[in-house]
Amino acid sequence: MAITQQDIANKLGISVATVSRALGGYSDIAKSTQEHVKKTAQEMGYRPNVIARRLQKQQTDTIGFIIPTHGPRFSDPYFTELLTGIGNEAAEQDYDLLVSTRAAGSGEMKIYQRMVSEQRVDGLLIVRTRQDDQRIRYLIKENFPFVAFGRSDTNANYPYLDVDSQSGIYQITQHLIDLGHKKLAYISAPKQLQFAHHRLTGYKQALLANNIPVDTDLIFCGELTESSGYKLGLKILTKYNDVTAIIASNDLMALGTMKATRELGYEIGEDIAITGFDDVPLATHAHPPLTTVRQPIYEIGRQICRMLLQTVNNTPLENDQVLLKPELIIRESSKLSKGGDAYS
Amino acid sequence: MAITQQDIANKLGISVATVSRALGGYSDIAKSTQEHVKKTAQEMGYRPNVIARRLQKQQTDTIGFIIPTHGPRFSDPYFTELLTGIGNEAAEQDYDLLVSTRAAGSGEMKIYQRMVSEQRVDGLLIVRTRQDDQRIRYLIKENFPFVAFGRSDTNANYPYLDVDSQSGIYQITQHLIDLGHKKLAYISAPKQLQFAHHRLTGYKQALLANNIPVDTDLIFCGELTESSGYKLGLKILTKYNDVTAIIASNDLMALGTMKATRELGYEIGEDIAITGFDDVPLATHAHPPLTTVRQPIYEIGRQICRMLLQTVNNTPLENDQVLLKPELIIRESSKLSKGGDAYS
DNA sequence: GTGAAAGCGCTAACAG
DNA sequence: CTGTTAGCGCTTTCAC
Repeated sequence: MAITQQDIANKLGISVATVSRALGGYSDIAKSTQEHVKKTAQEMGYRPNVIARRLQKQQTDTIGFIIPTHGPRFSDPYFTELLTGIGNEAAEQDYDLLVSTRAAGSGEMKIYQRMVSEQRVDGLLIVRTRQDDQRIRYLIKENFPFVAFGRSDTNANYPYLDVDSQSGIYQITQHLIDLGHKKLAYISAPKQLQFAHHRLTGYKQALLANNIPVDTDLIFCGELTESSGYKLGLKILTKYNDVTAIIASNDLMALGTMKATRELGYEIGEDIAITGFDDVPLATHAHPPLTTVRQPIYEIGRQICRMLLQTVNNTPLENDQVLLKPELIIRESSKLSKGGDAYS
Repeated sequence: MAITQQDIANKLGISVATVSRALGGYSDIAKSTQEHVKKTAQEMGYRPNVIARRLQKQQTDTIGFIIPTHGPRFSDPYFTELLTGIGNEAAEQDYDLLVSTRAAGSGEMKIYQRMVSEQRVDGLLIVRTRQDDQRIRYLIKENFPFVAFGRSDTNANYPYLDVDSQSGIYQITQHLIDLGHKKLAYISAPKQLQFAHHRLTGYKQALLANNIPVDTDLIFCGELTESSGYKLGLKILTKYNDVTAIIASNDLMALGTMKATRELGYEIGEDIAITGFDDVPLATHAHPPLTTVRQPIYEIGRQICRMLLQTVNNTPLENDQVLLKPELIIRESSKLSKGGDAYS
């Protein structure tokens, strides 16, 4: 069995209380005892039992992160990077990270309730916020610490960090218009996601600002996966042969759209411009390299984790609603429109 | 504060022990009391405190998974899918999943020690096994339950599941040779990884079986990332212009190599064949679609998790060293060699 | 400075 | 069938 404080106390002929104090680095203890205890603990190979400590302290030093997956072949590189950011920050602050993978919808709330009411974690991280987000409503009702990556239409104040997607898509749309594109199709994210609306708004605003009427027939809704982008790409290009640009709401869909575009015999960047959002590493290595909007995913992971740990530790956040400006990354998947008259 | 069993006991004028038994579904309890207690618990909104239970039972009902990342921009779609498999299986069996993200090497063993000796988890999942794997040596020494995804040269018996990479690469190499390729370059995984050796062996064996001498100049070592594949692709094709096929040890590197190949003006599948390993969803959507070896990643995640949970619960494994046969997936990135004489 | 004692919330012997 | 008691390993008053 593992060595306990009791074992050390017995060996040294002192009380557990003293051992605890010595190890805990309290001030009201003789320097000599402290050193003695520490040395013996070390020699005996003592390691604290975190469960016991948690029960006593009534806190878990653990945060939870529930990943909303979409099916078994869920493999968004975006999430690995986000997870790495969260995990590294948590580790640095000596927190454990509990991860759940759950298909959004299917019994998702059960997991949240379990985390909260069975006191498995001290705080939660929420991602892929939805327009009406019952997770957020629930956590607010329970007064449970959390930080969200993303806003929501929930009528309440809560700490979040978000990327200004609207600005991102506005920039990318403007960029395409500047290149001479006039018929720009748009592939949205599922409409229940909050960012789907911000991005769509960015698209519409850019069109209007350039006196291009918004044609709702050119707005499609995807699932954020490659195959979804692929299917919609085929649909768009076979149905509307005057479309010269397709704006996808994330890189994965853009990659799928590229495949469709090529299969139909179009030259990407020449005949049809395609853009994404996120700037996952694969965007650079795609053929052609993908014009996209960069989100500093790893840093976002670190920051939302940092915000949550501050919240959990009752340190007030200097800024609890952060909006980051994303950066437009222009690559070869968007070039001058063939039929374009940008310089005419 | 949260409702405890004590609260229920007080309200009902019975003892906590009875409450515990009623809730725990023990047999030696009156049906009537049981129902009464359950109903009251429900009404009062009682939820068990898992920490207290863990301390008493001396088990955490939690398993650990330490992801060996390589830097901040770690974004291998492979891992998301694996994690989803592990997470879903753990959830179904009512286990929590503790995830750590740690750069391999940098203080990695500290995390393992922490998990084990501070009793944070009941068992561990190890991935990306290494030829000489100190994690495995450590866990065996500590007699701590674990299951590895991958073999290792460690002289010891331990439960693992692995994919027969050697066979996979053999098949893919043979396939390329059948297409007429004679100069096949190979991009290996980092040599400390155990599978790097199996795969390399598969490559060499296939060459020898076809009387093609192994040219060590054509064997390169990558980092399993797109950019690593890209750099090596450039190097290989500029230095050896008689190479007609490049076999990469994973899909990400193959994708990077594709980019390099195209930049140098070669037609993939026509001038140069390129192959990967894993069959991540992006392999299908690459241009051209990537010939690769499929690993059932999600299912592997589920299965290693299942094996671990059995181990943790002292249920003997019927088969504790599983080797899966991977499947060759032929797509357009490998075609008849231009200079080939397959049918001559 | 140190020890004794209580208690975090739960489960598990052992009586009765 | 149910209550009493003890205890998981630790932290934290409160005395001395």
